Amino acid sequence: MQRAKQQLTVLQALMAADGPLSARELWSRLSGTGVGIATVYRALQRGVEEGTLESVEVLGGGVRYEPKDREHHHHFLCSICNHAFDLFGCVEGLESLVPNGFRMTGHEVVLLGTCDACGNAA
Amino acid sequence: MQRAKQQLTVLQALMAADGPLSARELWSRLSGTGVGIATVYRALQRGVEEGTLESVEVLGGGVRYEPKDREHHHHFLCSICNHAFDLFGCVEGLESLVPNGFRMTGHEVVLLGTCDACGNAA
DNA sequence: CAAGAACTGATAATCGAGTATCATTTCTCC
DNA sequence: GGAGAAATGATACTCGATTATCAGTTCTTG
Repeated sequence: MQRAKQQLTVLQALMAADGPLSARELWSRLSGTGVGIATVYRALQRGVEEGTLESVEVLGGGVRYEPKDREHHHHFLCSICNHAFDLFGCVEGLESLVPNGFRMTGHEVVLLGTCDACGNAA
Repeated sequence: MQRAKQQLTVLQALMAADGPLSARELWSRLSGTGVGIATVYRALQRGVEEGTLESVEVLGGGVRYEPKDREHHHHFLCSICNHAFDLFGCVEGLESLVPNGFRMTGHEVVLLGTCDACGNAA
């Protein structure tokens, strides 16, 4: 296999995903390419340093990574395959939840349930 | 100090909190009582088994625990003190985010920012 | 008070995520 | 092609969270 281009392989796999991926998830999608787990971590770390990637925390899966140029969005976590899917749109009424004296600078929304594939397979 | 009632001490501290606590956070609130970290974990584990406690995942703090009898609510995570506060109320428009074929069974909302105390101290 | 069960705190052991290291391999630029 | 820099994969290592272990303590029931 060719080497020295593995980081590119890693990033392309992440760009092609339909949601944020953890280092392990990403690595498992690269089985067969010979890419080592260390290279996956290196590519992710560099991507974050260079500002092209962003680390996000969904639930139950630790830190995941996604391209930073995506619009504001949230995620759907499938309880069966444990994959996080990108969603589009946002919600209303967040401000009314903030207690007096608190200052909100951001928010995260995660929907839980079963994805299309897992729901049909069940 | 009296013993054999330490688990009760642990649970009372958790009930009195204004948000979910991790095992460490809970333990640190018990400094001075002589309760060991192992007893904290035991109390939490038992509470979950017995159905009085629930483990929740907020962000950036691993697993936290809270009484299970609380109303549906969400959390505010202070980026300075890293404490999670209970919120009251919920949001609108979640259903519209769900992709076709997906089934939503639950949701999590986390607001990020600074709490009253930290915002004033800054 | 006695005996056995349950509880406790300290700490060793385990586990997984992420990082550091190192010998090789590949690339770049001449 | 050659030299040095950068990248790579395997793996050892680190670090923190959680669990297991164990000797000593406390409780319960009579």
